[in-house]
Amino acid sequence: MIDHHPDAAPRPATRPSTGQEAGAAPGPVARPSQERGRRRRATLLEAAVGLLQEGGFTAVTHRAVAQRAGLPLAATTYYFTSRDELVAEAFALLVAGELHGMRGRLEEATPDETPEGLATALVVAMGSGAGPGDDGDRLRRLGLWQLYLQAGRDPALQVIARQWTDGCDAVVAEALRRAGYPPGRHAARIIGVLLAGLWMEHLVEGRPEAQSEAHTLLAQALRTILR
Amino acid sequence: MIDHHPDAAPRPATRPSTGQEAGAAPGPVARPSQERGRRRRATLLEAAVGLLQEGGFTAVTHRAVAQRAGLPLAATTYYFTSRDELVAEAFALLVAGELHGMRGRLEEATPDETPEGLATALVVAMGSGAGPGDDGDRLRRLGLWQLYLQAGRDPALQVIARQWTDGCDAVVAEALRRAGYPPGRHAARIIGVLLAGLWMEHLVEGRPEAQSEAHTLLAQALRTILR
DNA sequence: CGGATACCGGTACGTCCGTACCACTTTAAC
DNA sequence: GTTAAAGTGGTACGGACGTACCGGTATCCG
Repeated sequence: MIDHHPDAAPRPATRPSTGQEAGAAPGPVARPSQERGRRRRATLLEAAVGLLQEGGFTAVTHRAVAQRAGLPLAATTYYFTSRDELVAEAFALLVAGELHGMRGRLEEATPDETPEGLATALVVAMGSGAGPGDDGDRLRRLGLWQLYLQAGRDPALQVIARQWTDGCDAVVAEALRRAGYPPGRHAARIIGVLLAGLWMEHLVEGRPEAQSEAHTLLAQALRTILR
Repeated sequence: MIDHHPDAAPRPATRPSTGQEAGAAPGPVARPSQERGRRRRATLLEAAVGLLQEGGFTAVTHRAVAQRAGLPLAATTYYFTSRDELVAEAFALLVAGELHGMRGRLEEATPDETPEGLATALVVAMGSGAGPGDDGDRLRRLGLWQLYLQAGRDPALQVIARQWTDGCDAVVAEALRRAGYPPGRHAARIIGVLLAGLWMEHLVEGRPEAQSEAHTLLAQALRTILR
């Protein structure tokens, strides 16, 4: 949050005030009553998610969102009280979508019980399913993690960040259970942190051997941690 | 990098050009020849590091750096060709300092050979030594990780990000060696990723039990992974 | 079918940004 | 000491930002 308009905008009274007194401003609308309004709001949110992925946190500006959604600038201030609210909702949407994708990829991976098989499934769930050469996808996923870190400075985002971590852990625990591993108290957590760390490192550093290294390390951890 | 001035600024020729032709502009100076210039440059860099820690990546602006350093705005453009260069150098400095601090804390921790002892030493090395209630310190360390993620979008920062990862792994490997653990091929890497992941999660989510959980998980991993 | 209300969108303000400019002062070389 | 180079700093420009304003239009309820 770059604070233009630091605090308590002075309301410079640009116009001579042609009237309009004694009415509370209608203000932005979080839940539009009409169908079209709801669709417009969703379109804006979708555009914000896309910008978040492509350009990161700072790319989500009112103007960019409006342009991407094919809507006028004022629509963004009509449906969202502030940029922060827009970003927070986009973050929540992104987290939900990513968790859903992970869960889906893990369920269709049908892992066997060997550490190698489960490690493969986890690496696949981590990736998007796109080929290893897809650099655009690597960049797109950075947005999620950038916002995750931003959550460290913004309590409104922090609650979503915790949902992200908890969701990832749950997905990993479920995968371990389905693969027939005993429900160890710490095992799922260790594997989850390991998976997230390796994933993020891959997204940031882009080393070509990252995927295979992740597979090796996960398999090793599964082999030893789970007796 | 919010791209104001997207590319190839049109040079609007604001003044009627009073002369000044046929001379390559003196331009910014990366390595000042005079002592005072060197100190001023270092002061600016120091200010940039501080801003990076306190406000994150977007807080490092020419004006903020200059003000914090007690220098005029033009000093920042004199010693650094662009904001990106300023940020990159500050990132490198931050990484070097953090690695140095980690190494120092680990060396004086004199870990015993038990997994619990080493886990304690690692958690201490991760933290700054400040008490658990020091929230300002938590925020300050976020800057490093935010920049680390930004490196995923900027090749100039990416090389520094790799140095950060490699440095952390080396520190962990050294700690394992000093504690008498056998130099396993993957062990240090697993512990390093685990440590970094838990650390980052703690910084972002701020859960009160994060430190003790990190200790538990690290000890468990050390106990099982290393036979 | 008429009025209230939700929605729309063009436009504007003030702020902050990166960076350039250029007259001025200090330093160092001869 | 003179002079070229290095350093200094006040100021300016163009652009992008968040957000407010407000006349106009569509939709819904009665």
